[in-house]
Amino acid sequence: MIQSIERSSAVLRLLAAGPDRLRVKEIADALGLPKSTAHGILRTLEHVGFVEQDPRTTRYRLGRGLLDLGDAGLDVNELRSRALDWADALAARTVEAVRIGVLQGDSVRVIHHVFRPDDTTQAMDTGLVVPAHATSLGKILLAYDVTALSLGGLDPYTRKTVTVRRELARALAEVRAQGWASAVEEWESGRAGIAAPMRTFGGLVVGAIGIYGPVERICDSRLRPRPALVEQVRATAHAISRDLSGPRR
Amino acid sequence: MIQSIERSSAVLRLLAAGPDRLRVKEIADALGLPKSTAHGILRTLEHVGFVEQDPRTTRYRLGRGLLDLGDAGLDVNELRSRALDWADALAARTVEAVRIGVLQGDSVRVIHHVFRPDDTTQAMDTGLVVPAHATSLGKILLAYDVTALSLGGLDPYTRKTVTVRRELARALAEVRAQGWASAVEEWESGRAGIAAPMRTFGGLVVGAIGIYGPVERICDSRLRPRPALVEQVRATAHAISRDLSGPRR
DNA sequence: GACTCTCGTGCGACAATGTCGCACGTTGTC
DNA sequence: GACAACGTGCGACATTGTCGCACGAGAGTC
Repeated sequence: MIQSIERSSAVLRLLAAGPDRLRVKEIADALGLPKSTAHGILRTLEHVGFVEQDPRTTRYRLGRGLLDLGDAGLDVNELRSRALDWADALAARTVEAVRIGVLQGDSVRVIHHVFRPDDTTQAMDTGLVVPAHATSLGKILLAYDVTALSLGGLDPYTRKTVTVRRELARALAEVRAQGWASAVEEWESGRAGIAAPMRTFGGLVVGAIGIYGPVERICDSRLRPRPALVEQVRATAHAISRDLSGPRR
Repeated sequence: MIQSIERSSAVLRLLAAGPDRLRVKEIADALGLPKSTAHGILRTLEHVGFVEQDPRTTRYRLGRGLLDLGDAGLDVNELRSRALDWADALAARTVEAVRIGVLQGDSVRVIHHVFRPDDTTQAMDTGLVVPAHATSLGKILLAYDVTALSLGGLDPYTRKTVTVRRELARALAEVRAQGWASAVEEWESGRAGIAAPMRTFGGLVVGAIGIYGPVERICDSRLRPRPALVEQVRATAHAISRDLSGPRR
């Protein structure tokens, strides 16, 4: 049994039982814990949105996160604004177009899009909905989402599109193993993408970020994603994840 | 930030987001955790009632404990049945009457009572409601309950009853520090009690158990609770706490 | 119906992590 | 205005949680 989780549940029960907000000292005394330990638990619980601290009275009460456990506490807009600067930087470094997507039903909704720096003739992709099983963004989101793979028919878009469910499952397992995904000419011929997951507290995946462009620039001569680009995408995703797991508000 | 708590929140969110029950593997993969780690977290969460595992499908879903955070997941009857055997043993070893109480409003409700082994002329105390500030059971419950000390007037019952709120607060702090409480002729003259807290997961106090009897047997010549008896009560309370934190159902 | 594969579970060793004690700065109280 | 009590942060230690591996069982498949 994990001690800190047991203690957390006790704290939550205490807050639920108590009529009004509680002080750190009260909680610590009630549970027989040092102030410091109780404080650490409370900080974490606040961090994940299960409790909230009234900044004026410094007292703690139950947080909204308990009520709406559904989302990770951050909506699409917040995710977008958080990832915005990072996406720009990624586009600048890789000189490729950057997309950020979240899962919406069985498909991927592109919630942010950065043009490739030196290319002016591009369409605005924000708001676009793309298939999940044929894009790198989608593979990431499917790989880490448990509701996934309940999707309907795997429509083919090119000759390289994965349409066999078993094959897709194996691909997703590989994505999980290596921590990033690619899709080479599986959605549009001549185009390829590399993507990585953006995570919140505890590793929960809330979105995907990736680059997208002509095969000849994304991949090497053997049509394998260039390691340098993969590393850029991964590093950016990691940075955003750290940001998302960081201070709220 | 405490890692395991963050992960727990991610697990809970995952379960809340997913439409149906989830497998260990799915959760582990979604969060990028080893199966074993995810399993440990799930075991603990099940332990505290935040998730439940369908014994047939072995899948996990959100538990009732999240909904009714109010009580510790165990009602008075369960607490009673859990502590029953221990109470008998305590009575046998100390040769004193044993009482188990829970907080009910500002008072203590005695939910279980064991007669003193060699005494036949005793009244049945189960169901009795006694004042909190003048009994050892009550002091324990007040010391560890955060809603406490909001109680009304501190009625005096004997000359030794603590009626000054400040004095009571200091007494409760001492109770917390030493982990047990006593009340010597504060409720009924000639009678004294020694009590200790019964705890669940994380240290949450759910009740008090103690012995009660004539001063001359409970205390030494200086009216101090006999250390041997204190140790017996504490040991029993600890044993019950271990039991309560053990396997559910 | 037997096989194979995948999953849930348990154990042990390691090291990372959470815990604890102490001290600071501030707030609320007498 | 002075005191006390609280919330907060830091660091060292040791406990605790994590990870890898292996067993056994169940379901799906041929």
